Amino acid sequence: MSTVTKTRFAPSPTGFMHIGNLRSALYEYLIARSEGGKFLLRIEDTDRERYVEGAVEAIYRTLDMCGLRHDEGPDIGGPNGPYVQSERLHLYTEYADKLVASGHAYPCFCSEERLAVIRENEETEYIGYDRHCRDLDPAFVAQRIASGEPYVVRQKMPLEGETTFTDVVYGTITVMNQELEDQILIKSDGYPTYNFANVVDDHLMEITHVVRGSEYLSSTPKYCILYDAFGWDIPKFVHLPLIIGEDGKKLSKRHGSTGFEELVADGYLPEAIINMIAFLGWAPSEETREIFSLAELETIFSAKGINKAPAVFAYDKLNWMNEQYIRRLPSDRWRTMVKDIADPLFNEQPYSVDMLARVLRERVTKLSDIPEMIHFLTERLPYTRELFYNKRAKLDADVASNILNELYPKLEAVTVWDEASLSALLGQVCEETGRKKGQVMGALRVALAAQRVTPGGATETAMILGREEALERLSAAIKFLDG
RNA sequence: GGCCCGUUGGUCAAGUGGUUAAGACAUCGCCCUUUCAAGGCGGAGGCACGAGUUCAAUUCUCGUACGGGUCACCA
Repeated sequence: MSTVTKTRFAPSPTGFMHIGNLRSALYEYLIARSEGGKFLLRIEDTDRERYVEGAVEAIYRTLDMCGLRHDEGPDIGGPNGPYVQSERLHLYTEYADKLVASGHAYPCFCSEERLAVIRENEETEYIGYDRHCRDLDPAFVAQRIASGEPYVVRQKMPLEGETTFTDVVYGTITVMNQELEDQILIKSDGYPTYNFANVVDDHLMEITHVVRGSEYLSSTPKYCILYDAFGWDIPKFVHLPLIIGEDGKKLSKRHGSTGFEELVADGYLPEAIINMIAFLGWAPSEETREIFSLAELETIFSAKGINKAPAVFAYDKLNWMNEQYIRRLPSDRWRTMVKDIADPLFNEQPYSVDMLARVLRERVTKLSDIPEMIHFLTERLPYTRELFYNKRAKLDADVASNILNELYPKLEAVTVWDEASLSALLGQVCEETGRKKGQVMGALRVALAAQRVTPGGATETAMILGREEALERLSAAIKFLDG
């Protein structure tokens, strides 16, 4: 076995990239990187019925967006290719033949109908399949195969004894061999099952750490028997606790977005998603910090810190993580994000992207919140007198009318419409009139926004809107209050 | 149901045979304040239960309960 740590991400192209899959990919990547090893990508497309067009592309896109670079894979090749299982069919039949020859597997001719019947009456002596074809006469078998009769290849499980293996996360696990079914290795269509292909490929590709979801824990003994039958070294197993929804059930559609690209479309940053799932079922023991970049995770990650219990995927925490990442984004990148979303909404209307980005930065949870938050800027909302009422600032429609009337000519006189002059002017007004800042600012802000709650205050809103629009809105507000 | 696995506040979690049992999210309060946020400070809230081992168990063992996984020609 190779001494260099090597892990693999082996998704099947059956749909979008689920958060659980991405978490597996992340841990596989981190285990490899943290030990200076290799990380490879393998496509497990042995189920032709569940194949989904475009799923492979989604896998590449996701890995790329998350920064999970692989060292070997279908797109970049490598020493152990091909990396797509449907291109390795001859290997599986070759290895299955060896198993049959050595007495570790056997052809089975049972029809699906017969299997269904067995499943119905639970009186069988064995677990699952009743081993009907396990000891057929070899000559008879050869004859039936020659005649073209369809068959599958099944693993011949030991009838007694027990199998023990050690998992990095779950420790030592032992099961009675009687509990193991003679599982199918090669399907009647000639394709291998996952149960067979994963063993052959992981060995051939020199995978040292088999990392996967804990749903595979119970079939791992069968894989161990397979490795033994071939005389292969058994790799280290790292089974990951499941990710579940807030109701304790397996994470699914009804819990919200569970696909990576779906979350991105919802306005979550890939970096935040990665950080979030890294901390689902794992935590560094030395530090209490929870914001880590992928590069930082690569150095601090250790399989030792992986928990055994299923973890709930909490959107609350994801939201917080996303806010943290938004705040840490380089200004120009954040500005571009805001601009891309705001431009089409403002359309021809001029506005200050810089001020908008600044104001939004501390207030946005996810990008998709933005349109609603800035709607009042692109649309003049109707005023109501109640809007101007604010108990704490001792403000109401009448007071607001006075303030705005005083303010209008002064604002109109402002030639340089920038933050410094605006706040200087407004501060001066407060001083001269003896009014509370909250009163003046509040009146102006509501006049500009026609909305009680806004991202940013009066001066910021005036800046975003620009001189012309701001003055027009102010004048409209006065007209409303006085009319 | 059989087999396997798990159980530290609502959630993610650190940790130990003797600790005031970290920290984060959420929640509540206060401060700050140009609304709302952000930020700062503080509060409430926990070792599932029962035995056993031990001078001492959250920590070790066994049961119970609860939860999850798995029992496919799917992965």
